[in-house]
Parts: sequence; structure tokens; C-alpha cells
Amino acid sequence: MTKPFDPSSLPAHFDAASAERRWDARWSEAGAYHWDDRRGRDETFVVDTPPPTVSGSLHMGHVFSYTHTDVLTRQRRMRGQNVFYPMGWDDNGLPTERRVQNFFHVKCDPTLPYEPELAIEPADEQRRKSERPRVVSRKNFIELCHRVTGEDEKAFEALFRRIGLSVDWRQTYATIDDRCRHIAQQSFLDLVEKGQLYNVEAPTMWDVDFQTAVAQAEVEDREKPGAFHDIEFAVEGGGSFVIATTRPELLPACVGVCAHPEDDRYKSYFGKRAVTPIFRAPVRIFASELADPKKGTGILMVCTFGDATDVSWWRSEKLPLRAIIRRDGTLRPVTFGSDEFPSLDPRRANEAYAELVGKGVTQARKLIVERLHDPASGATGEEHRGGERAPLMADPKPIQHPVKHYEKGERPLELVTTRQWFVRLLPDAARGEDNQARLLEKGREIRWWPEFMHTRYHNWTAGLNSDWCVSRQRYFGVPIPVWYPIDAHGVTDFDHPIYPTREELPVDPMSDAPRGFDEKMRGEPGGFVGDPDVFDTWFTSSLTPQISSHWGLDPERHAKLFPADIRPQSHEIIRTWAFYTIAKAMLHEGRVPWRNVVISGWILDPDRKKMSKSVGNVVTPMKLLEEYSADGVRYWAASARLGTDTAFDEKVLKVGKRLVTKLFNAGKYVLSQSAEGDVSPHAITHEIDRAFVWELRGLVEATSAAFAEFEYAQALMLTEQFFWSRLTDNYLELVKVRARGEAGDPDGRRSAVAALRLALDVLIRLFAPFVPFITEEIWSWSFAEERGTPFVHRAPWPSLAELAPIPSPASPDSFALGCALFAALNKKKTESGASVGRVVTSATIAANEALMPRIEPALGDVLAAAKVKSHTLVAREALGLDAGFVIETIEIAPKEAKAEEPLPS
RNA sequence: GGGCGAUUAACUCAGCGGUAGAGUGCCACCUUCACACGGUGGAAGUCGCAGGUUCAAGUCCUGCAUCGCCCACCA
Repeated sequence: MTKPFDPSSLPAHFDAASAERRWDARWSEAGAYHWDDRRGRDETFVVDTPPPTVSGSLHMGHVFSYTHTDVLTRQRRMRGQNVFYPMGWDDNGLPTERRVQNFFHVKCDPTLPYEPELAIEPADEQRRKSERPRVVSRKNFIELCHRVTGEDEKAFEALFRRIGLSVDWRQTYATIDDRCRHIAQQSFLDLVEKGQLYNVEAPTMWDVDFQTAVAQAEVEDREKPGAFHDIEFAVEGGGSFVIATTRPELLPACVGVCAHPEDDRYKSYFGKRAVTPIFRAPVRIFASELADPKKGTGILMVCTFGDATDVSWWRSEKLPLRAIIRRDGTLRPVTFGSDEFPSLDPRRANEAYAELVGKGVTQARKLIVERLHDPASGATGEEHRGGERAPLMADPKPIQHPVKHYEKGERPLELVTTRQWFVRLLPDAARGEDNQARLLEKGREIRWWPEFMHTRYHNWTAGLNSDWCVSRQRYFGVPIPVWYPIDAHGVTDFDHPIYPTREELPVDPMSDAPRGFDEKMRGEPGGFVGDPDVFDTWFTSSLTPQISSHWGLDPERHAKLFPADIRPQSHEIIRTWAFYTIAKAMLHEGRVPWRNVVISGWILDPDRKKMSKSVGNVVTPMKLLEEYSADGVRYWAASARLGTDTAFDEKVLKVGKRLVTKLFNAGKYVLSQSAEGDVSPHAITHEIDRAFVWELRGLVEATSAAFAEFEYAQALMLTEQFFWSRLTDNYLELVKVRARGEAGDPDGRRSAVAALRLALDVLIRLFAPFVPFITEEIWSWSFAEERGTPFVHRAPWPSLAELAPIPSPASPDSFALGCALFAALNKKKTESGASVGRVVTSATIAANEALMPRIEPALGDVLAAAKVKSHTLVAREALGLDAGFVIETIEIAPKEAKAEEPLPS
């Protein structure tokens, strides 16, 4: 006799909150989710977990996408794979920098020496108001950063544990920690050695507020009001034309004028020189296919630098450089009449320019426009038309146009010439290599889920227009590990950087001296200077697979963990995180960083906007976890397919909670059934039970196939459907009488109990990746001991092989027919106004003749479940095979009689 | 301006070449001994619009519309 499970030992209701705490502790103690470093790469499933920005807040978006990954991960673990599921914290970047500054009321100055004993306490309002920020070294700043983010990390870990992420918590990192700095700097050295990294002084997109260079990926267009200014230029030798510009303040930086080669209006001017108004600089007029005859007046001024096209013309036409905008966005002093700034009338040019010096772009524009209204500003001289009319031909015409901004910045980006480090991404004919084409190829080697997300990567990569600028003029971040020698005359030689060795990493060139130099030689002739810049945060983030694999630090581990199997992420950072990670893996090792990218969609609020804190539509995860339980919340998350944006809907959470309750009760019920002798799957002898198992087999097959395609939502839906409609609504009801032994059939009883237990066993495992707490709870009641597997999450994923010993039913649809007849009887009862529980004294069941023999095996169970005392089966050929069963007459016993009536055997 | 996706019952979503599906909500009935966080039954959709391919189209193709996202050299 199976040991009878005593359901009375269980509480009447499932206490989710206490189960969540209990199981988290037990999994933790047992190391249930630990990666086994002894097993090889082929047995291992490696997750490249996205490191959340720890200074951000916790929201449902985290719960949503991290649950997706966890579901996939748990299923793989059950499939026997050695799962590597790490967690990182992204504390490298502006948000953290700001938090640290504010929290401790400090500022970082990388030139300061490290103070080992520095004690700084969190600042209060008082200190923030009355004192100036304390200035600290970069190393001290990083220490403070760890203190602030440590708290955030705890909050994130608590949430992630609460929702049951099966992370190996021994495998964690923070993007600013020693190992990450080491690996980022090592990446830099490796790229230098491979010739994929260079430093150059060149026009770069520049944020004038943050005063740092930015990369293409950090740039976004914003629709801003602007205005076309029609400005007349004179032509040397006579004539004039009008250009339309939105940036008249760049007039002093004008180095050329250009129109389309086929544009008849300007053809005759090509090769001549134009003369700019106000500053009277002679500039070349040239033809270019890039000029659009339909835009503005078809002819335009080229300035250093107004936009990226200016840069390409500057390069291709070998135009002079006349930079006027400084790093802070103001106009620098220049002298007209010099070689750099030629002018036909230097006196007036300088007079006009003098009032612009030190002004910002907006102010300068205003002043220039004022001057353009002045006829005296017009071109003058013998061969030109005199200044009889103002060069501004009309009032500015307001337009809305896209203007490039740093994604975190306020003011438009400028193109400023600075020295920066770049990673090669664009094709380089001189070097005979085409990284862009290789990147496109790598994108095709990776599988994207859903597939169409690959298009986003492809479009971005195909549209690259610059190499990756990786240096940032910030002070918090991973320092660029480079020094520059200073020659005897005190001139810094940027062309011969001094690099550290890999053994010396991580270094901070602002506080560490390069090998062979003494710290005293910093800044001295014959000495060195450190590069003050830090890396773009993506330079480090793009190494998450290598950070986890300890690339360059532990070759054996790296071989076991790289490349990863899945990179989960969201779609808006395909062009950054996914792209840069692919670029790094390709440049370092010629490989892809992972085999699959799985993209989660967004949570939208009911108005279909992305949920975000600023809009104030965020629901806090903890409140929902308390109300619907972790399993309930996970159910909601797992219901959404990959790549699909989903409106937040609390109804789905309710459904999840209901599922948990139903599982608890069904589990309790099934395990409380017992029978004499063997109730292992071998005891499943009854036709209906075998037909039911047959259907279960189909479920195992379908869900496994769905998981193989990362279609966890499909697997969940199928499992849920089976559990609810096949098991609890039908099978459980049909075999209740037999399982209690009231049918007087010991073999039948054993068969029913065995099938119930098997179904529960299989279903609990199929549900385990989705609702880990309730499934673990049920598993612990009986299966854990029986199987010698303490955790369902370490139990094998159900397989067809496991179900193979149970013989197939004589007819696979006998269970389905039983369900159909049961439903027909219930329907008739309901229509007759009786409850389903009422006893039926007699019923006439009609069906197609062909169905008669096939219903036979199920008849006993159905009549018992429907409490039918006597029945008549009649064949009705008029009923097609599809018509199923029709209850022609039914006689329902009076209410009082129901309990005492003996049931038919 | 280009690309990608979405548009199916009141709501949230499945289905993606063979007679419209689920859950929720709604209506009726049922205090049925695992579960009222339950059960049984029911009503509810011209599958965004217009063409086309096909014996057959939410399902494939072509336009269009609406919404969302990504991108684009800002004169």
C-alpha cells in the first residue's frame, strides 16, 4: 500500500509568502542553482545576464524580462544542463556618478592622489546646502560608489530572490569593480595590439554641457524649432547667390560653398570663389553630388563644422579648418586676416567677430542675424556689388527639423575637434579590412528570437557612419590605461602612447606611473602624463560574457563559458549593448559572443505607452508580489512571448494566483489518493487511464518542442490548458469514484491512482520553470523523497522515454469520448435545472452507432462520475460521428436522495 | 524620408492556408465530500480597410489607414 499522504498535515490554504522565503533559503543552502565548474562547455548552458543599472529603481519591466530568462534557464537545468546564470550590477556611468556625488556631496578629481584613510559620511541636506562638495580622487570616488551601490544591489538581489530567479549568486560582478576594470583595460590593450584601436585628433560629436565626446549610438534626433536664414554671398568676378542656412552663427567658420554638379543655377560658379558676408572670407565654390538641389536654395555653405556632411566635404575637398566652437560651446577668439582666417576686410571682420567671442551658440546666432540685417555687412569691393542691401534676404523662415542630441543631454551636439580613441568599425581600404562587413556576417551567425529583431541589428550595422569613439571626458569610469611621453621641450607626444602590461592591470594612469618612470616625472619635460579620460560605459558593458568567463584571467574557465548560449535583452539596446558585444567578441577572438539573442518586449501601460517612472504609471513589484505571490507574478510575465510588447493587465496576475491555488488543491487531492500494492506507472492498466496518459505524452512533446524554440509562453499555455481542462475538470472527476475504491475494482483503483500520481508528477515538472514555489512545495510532499531528488528544479524534465513503459491505449480517443459524454450529461443536468452533483435515476444516451463500442471503456467511469444509476444507449444514425453524444431523456432523483443512493458499480 | 512590428469577442492575448479560440468580464444555474481563488452551461467577433493569389485566406501577396518602435547628412 502506498503510504497514504495525509493532507490534514497541510494548511487549508497555500501561504505563498512563507513558501517563498523558505524555498529561497533552502535552494540557497543546498546550492541548488550552482554552476558546476567541473563539467565541460558542451553540457553547460550559459546565460549572459543583463546587469541592471543599480542606481535605477525596481520596476515591473525588470520582473518581466528577468522572469523570461529564468523560465528558460530552469527548463534547461531540468533538461540536465549545467546552467551558468550569473548576475552583474551596472554601476559604471552617469546615473551612478550623479548618485554618488549627491549622496556623499563629493566631486571626483582624477588628478588627486588616493587617500586610503578617507572617511566620508553620507551628506545631509544641511551639508549639501552649506558646504562645497568634497573633492576626492578617482579611487576614493570608486570606493564611495561601491558603498552606495551596495545598498541598491541588496534591494535588487532581494527582489530577484523574491521572484525566484535561479541565479548562482556566487557569480556576481559590478562593472566598476577590479575585475571589470581589468578586463575592460585588457580589452583595450588587446585591440591596440590587433591594430583595431587608434587615437586621433578629429572632429567628434561633442556634448557642450557634459563636455565629452559621444558615440553614434548615444546620439538621438530631436525635433526642434529652427529657421532658414536666406543669406546672400557675393561671387568674386561678379554675381551673387543666396544660401539658406539654419546655423548663421557658423558663418565665420565657413570654408567653402557647394551645389549639385547638375544644378544650372550655380554651374557657372564652380571653381570661382565666393565671399562671405560680414567676414568677407573668400571660399571655394565646388560641386558635390551630396548637395540636394531641392533643399533650401540648392547651394549651401560648408563650415567646420556644422554637420557630418561638412566633415566629409572638409576631408574630401581638403578644405581648411576654421574651428570656432570651444569645448564648452562658446566661440573662441580668432583673428581674421590671418592664414587660418583669411578676409578681404580684416578690420571689419575682426570688429564683427569681437562681439561674438565667449558667446554661446544661441547668443552668437542672434548677434550675427542682427548684423546680417545691416546693408554694410554685404559684400563690397570693386568686383562685387556694393553693400547696398542687407545680406539677409528675408525674415528667417521657421521650421521644425531634427537636431542631434546626446541622449542624456539638453543642448544640441556640436562637432568639435578633439583627440579621442576610436575602435575601428568602418571598412578600411588602406588596411584591407572591412569590420563592418564582418559585423554583418556575425549578426547572421547568431540566432535572434524573434527572428525579425535581426533586421534591427542589420540596419544599424549597415548604417554605421563612424568608428566607435570610446573615450569620454568624464572622471568616473574605467580609466583609459595609457600614458604619453613628454619630450625634452615639454611637448606631449600623443603618437607614442605608453601602455601598461596585462599583469599591471587595472591601472589608473592619473595616479599610477608607467613602468620605468617615477611619479615625480609626471607632467615634467622628459617625463609623462596620464590620459585623464575614461571609457564609454559600453566599452565595459560590451564585455559581459568575457567578464563572467574571466577572459584573460582564467583560460580554462573562459573555455567553459564562452561563447554564451543566450543573451537576454530588450530591443531598444540592440544598437548598443548587443552591437558592441558582438563587435568586441569579433575583434578579440573572431567569434560571436553568444549563439542566441532573446529579446523581451516592453510592458506598456493600459494606454499603450511604455511604462516608465517619469510618466508616473509604474506599479511597484513588491506590492504586486504581496498580493498575487511570486508565482502569480511570474505567471503574468511568462504569458508574454518574446519580443512582444504587452499591456500591463492585473487580470492576468489574478489568473496566475488562481492557478497556484488550483495546483495546491489538486496536488493535495491527488497525493491523498492511495491504493493497495504498486501504484507506479506500471499499474496503469485501464484503457481510460492509458488514453489519458497518451494525451499527457502529447503535452510533453509539444511543450518540449516549444521550449526548444524559446516559446515558453506557448508551453505554459499548453500545460495550463491540460492541467485545467484535461486533468482537473475531466480526468480527476471521471476517476474519483474508481480511485476511492468505491467501484470495487482493485486493479482499476490502482490504475487510477497511479495515473493521477503520474500526471501530477509530470505536470508539476512542466510547471516548475514558471511557478517554482508552488511546484517545489508540492514536490516536497512526496515526490522529493520517492525520487531522491530534493528539488523539483533538479528533477528531470519530463520526456517521452519516461512515459514509454506505459502501453498505448487500445483507442487513443477513448478518454476524449468519455469527456464528451460526461460533458453531455452535465449539460443536460444543467439544462434541466439540476446541479451536476445530483443523482440521475435514468438517462437515454444517443449517439452514432460507430461511437457505441468506442465509448464502452469509459462508460463505467462516466456513469459513476455523473451519478447515473441506470441508462439506455441508443444508436441514431442521423447523428454524425462528430455530433458526439446526445442525452435524449434524463430523470433526476429528488435532492434528498442524493447522498444515500448507492452508486452503480 | 527609410525600416520593423502591431491591428482577432467588452478587456488581455493565442491561432498564421482548411468550417473563428482561450482567459477575464458578462448572463443563468449550482453551499457537488481537492479547490467558491470552485463547478456546469450560455450569450458575445463582417479576424483594421481595399484589391489579388488559391478549390479554400485572420492565416500568403500588393496597396492604404491607425498605433508603436528603430533608423536617417541637422544646408
